[in-house]
Amino acid sequence: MDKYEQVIELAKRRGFLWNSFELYGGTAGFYDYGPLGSTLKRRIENIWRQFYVVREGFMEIETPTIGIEDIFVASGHVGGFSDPLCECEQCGEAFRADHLIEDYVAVADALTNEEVDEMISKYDICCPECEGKLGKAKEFNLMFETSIGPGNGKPGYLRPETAQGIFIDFQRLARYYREKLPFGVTQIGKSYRNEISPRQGVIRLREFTQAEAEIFIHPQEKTHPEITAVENDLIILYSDKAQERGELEEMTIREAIDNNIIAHEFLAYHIALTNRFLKRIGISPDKLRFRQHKKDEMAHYAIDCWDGEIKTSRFGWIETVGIADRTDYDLNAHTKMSKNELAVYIEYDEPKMVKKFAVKPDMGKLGPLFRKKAKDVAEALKQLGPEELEKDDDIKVLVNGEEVSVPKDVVSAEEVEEKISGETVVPHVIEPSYGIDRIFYTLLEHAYETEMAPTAEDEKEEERILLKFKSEIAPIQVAVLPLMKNSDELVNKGRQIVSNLKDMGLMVAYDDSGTIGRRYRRNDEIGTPYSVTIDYDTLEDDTVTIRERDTMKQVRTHVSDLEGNLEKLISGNMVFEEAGSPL
RNA sequence: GCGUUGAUGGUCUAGUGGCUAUGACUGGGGCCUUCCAAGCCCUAAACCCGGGUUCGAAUCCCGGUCGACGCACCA
Repeated sequence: MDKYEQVIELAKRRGFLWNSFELYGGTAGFYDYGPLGSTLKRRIENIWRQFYVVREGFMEIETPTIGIEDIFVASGHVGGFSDPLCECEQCGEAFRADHLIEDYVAVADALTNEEVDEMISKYDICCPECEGKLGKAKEFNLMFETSIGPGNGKPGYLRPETAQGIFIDFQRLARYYREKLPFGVTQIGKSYRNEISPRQGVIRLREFTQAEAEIFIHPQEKTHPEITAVENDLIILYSDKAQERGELEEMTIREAIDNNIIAHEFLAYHIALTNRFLKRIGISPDKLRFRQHKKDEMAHYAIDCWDGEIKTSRFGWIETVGIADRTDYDLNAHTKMSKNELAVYIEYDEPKMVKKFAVKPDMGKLGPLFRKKAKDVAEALKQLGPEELEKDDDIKVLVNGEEVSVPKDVVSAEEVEEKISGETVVPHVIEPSYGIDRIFYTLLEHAYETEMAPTAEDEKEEERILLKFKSEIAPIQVAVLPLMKNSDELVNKGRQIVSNLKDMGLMVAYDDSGTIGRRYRRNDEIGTPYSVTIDYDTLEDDTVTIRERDTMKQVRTHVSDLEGNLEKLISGNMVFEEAGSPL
């Protein structure tokens, strides 16, 4: 068994991950998070909230997982998120239809399927594999389609990313943040893509969890006020240029900015933040890198994009976080589609006085003269400069393609000084987008370890499986284990300690079944960082032992100190040796 | 979607036309047991689904589902 299989086997056996719909045979691309899995996932999400919502102040919102058609027409997902496929009728191979004809037409991906079919018969294009006849082009859209309401309700789609829900709330959100840039908004939730071929367990799913932040910044101000806090962080980069050389580079955030490796400071700050987050939850630093999208793989609207990639044993480096500068693409797209201006008005520090030539048509005279056309004529006149007005003849303007002659006396003009106190700005969007399920898997894999451990018998060792979770994310934080099950005093004491620890909000497991060694191993396997054992000394002097998962070492501590010590241990504010006297 | 390949208790696995389907680990109950999967007793639990061939199918054939790998795909 390779590591992937070992990890998945453990995850299945212990209740982290299960194939969905197993009872009915299962369906590819869907996974259930079991009891320990949901808990672990929630802990990852909560630390993410700690970073982005609490620390950065990007408030979280929740929008529907179903969206109406207009949203995805505007975002480009209806048109662009699908690929026309042609299947060979002879060998059955499927090809991208637009790729087949791109040698013959300039804009292959802009054609309808019917036009693609015409092209294929016109140029007599055959299957590149076997020269067989190609079938008709079929659209394969990666969005799940549904209809809203009864009958032929209006079309809807399951969202392919959480981001659009934030963009379309832009006006409300800008108002909430009192029209000031920058501001950020987050959302954690499910997204859906009808993948052609979901593979690799939880790496490519049809329903998956995203944690996304959309940060709206001034397009001319891409510095970051807190950059000094992270500029000395070391990161492993795999830039466009480094990829050509094929080697990773380690440098500080400051160096990456100064050498123009990362497009700008704001993006660099967020790469640093992602780096910190992934390390905080327990991703091995040596299996983490940031890879820059090459020019040709970047979405056409993005300026710069970096993927946080994590190394796995079977799949190599996998993309788990994308950090992109999406520019004003999405806001513009929704502005165009909805005919609502998605922008903010930014006041200048000092109002600017601007000299301007102003044409003032006399509407009292224009009206009777041109009647219905008067308004259009006035608009046309306003566009004119001084030289056109200073001619001796009547003024000639084009109105709706028709030349109109306007007497000079209906127009006056003057040089005015105008006060401009601000401007309308369409913000640029910086987007860190996390694939939580992928992070979940890599975390399991990086935490998974086996080692030889002593047994009760002398000289004999056995393999021990453990998940070395950071105590902050371990699903079960403390196990309480009475040494003997057949002693009512030990059991009662154990139950009382459990109750106290639960009151602290800890996730506690109580286990009195089997030998103590077996119970330790059970908890090692699910990554419980600490075990509290009640023994006969406890009944004498009210002390218990705390066992540390990774070292199997124990300390003895007084019950009155137990809660405080465990809290400090779990939050990382106490080293184990200080939690009691060594055994 | 195509090709290759596989699918047996919770997990791993034996069985390749023939009695109530093998074993280990795990789980549950008990005995014993004073700190790292000990021992003993009891117990629960499986042939992916649907057709076909056959007196008889977990086993052979066909189709489907799911998994792995390769191709394609991955805004």
